[in-house]
Amino acid sequence: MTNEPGLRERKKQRTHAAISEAAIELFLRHGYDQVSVAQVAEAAEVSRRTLFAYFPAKEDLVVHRFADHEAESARVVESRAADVTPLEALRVHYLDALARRDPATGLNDIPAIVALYRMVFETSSLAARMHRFQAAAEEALAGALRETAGLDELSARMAAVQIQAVHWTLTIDNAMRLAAGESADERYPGAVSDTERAYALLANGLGHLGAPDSR
Amino acid sequence: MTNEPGLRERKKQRTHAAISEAAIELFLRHGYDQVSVAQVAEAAEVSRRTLFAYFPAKEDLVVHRFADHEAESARVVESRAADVTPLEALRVHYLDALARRDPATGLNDIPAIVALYRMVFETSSLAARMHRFQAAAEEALAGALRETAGLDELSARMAAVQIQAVHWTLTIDNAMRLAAGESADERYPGAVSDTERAYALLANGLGHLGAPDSR
DNA sequence: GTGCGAATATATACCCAGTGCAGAAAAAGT
DNA sequence: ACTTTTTCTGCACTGGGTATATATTCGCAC
Repeated sequence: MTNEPGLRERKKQRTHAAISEAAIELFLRHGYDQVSVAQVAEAAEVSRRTLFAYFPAKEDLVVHRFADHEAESARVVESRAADVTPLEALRVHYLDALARRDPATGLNDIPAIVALYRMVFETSSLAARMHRFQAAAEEALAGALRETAGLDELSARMAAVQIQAVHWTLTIDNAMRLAAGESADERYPGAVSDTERAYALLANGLGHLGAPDSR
Repeated sequence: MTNEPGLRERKKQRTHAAISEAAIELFLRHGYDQVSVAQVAEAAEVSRRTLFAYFPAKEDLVVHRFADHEAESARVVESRAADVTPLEALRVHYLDALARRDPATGLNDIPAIVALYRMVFETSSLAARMHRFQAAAEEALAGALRETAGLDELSARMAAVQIQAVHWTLTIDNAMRLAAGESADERYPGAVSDTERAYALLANGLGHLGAPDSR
């Protein structure tokens, strides 16, 4: 049951970690575009070819650290209590993540994390890769809405893309502010109220916005 | 007044067009990834270096054809009548574009256009590039909402990302169906009703979705 | 522990996208 | 016709990513 990993497996994990750490260290120090994969491979003491066996592309050296959150929204919707709407469950979960300073909200000011986020947003190829994660998250969330909230295909997809777009925008906004020097604690109240306002818009719609003044 | 373009200018335009056409022709015939820029340059009878003077990257050979629509939503919002909400103006405009079989809605079944859309969606680097246009469109729309609808920064951004996400999803859905063989006329009624339902969701919000059965 | 098969690592040599540079070609102005 | 300025081209180079063939290393049996 202990299921001993075996030397081969352990070595693979160590190599994976060594490459990833060498990459992040070099990227944060010199900039993503200024560091070649050859340099990363050398720092990690592996061949260039081996590096590509572990990470299919240079971008993955960075974005693999974000990969686990793909299905998070879907999980929240699926595991919500019976008397809670999907949107309400997501709102509570996001607020809780803010309170926990979950990096996935952008509201974590550990320097290494701030620098990582800044790098991702400033490097267009990395940002593009993040968008592909977004697409996966959208699909998972749409599936969860279809199956646990009884939504038809179209409504589920539309709801999912709106929710993901809003989450992403909130998260970027937090990360940008921290990158500009604000501390997580300073930003926290604003992040909460922005989240509440954004969810209110999601819940109540945009229909009333920009209506002609009724004076 | 006639402002004669001059030989130089005319030649540039012809070269630009020749490169673009050669590229599209080869890409559609053999696939985007199967054709190198060297082959495109050869077909257009220009040097590789000249090709890159006209198109900064290989992807631009394709996506420059979509570049004009970046600010369309923003324009619609800005030029709406005084008694019309932004969302209503956008809805009317999108429905009109559907009726006109505007390629920007995905609802145009001219074979070359269908094939082009299919290629863009199937080629991840092209799809990524399209997402960057989306980002530009979002920013423009957010600006228009701020300035002509009196929205605060946060509401404008949230509304813009939601609207763009919905537009994009509707458009992709149409294009995918046409790529699968449906004709534009067959798809039209469904496209209209999907658009109406999507805009209803945008206008009225997602708050009521997935609420526990009230029986 | 010896030896064998499978997995993994490496070196080498490619392809392709994109850039810098120096000089040829060609259009524009005189 | 001559000069200036812009554009085009060839060449060489960087860097990401891949194919192939060979060398290492681990796991496992005996």
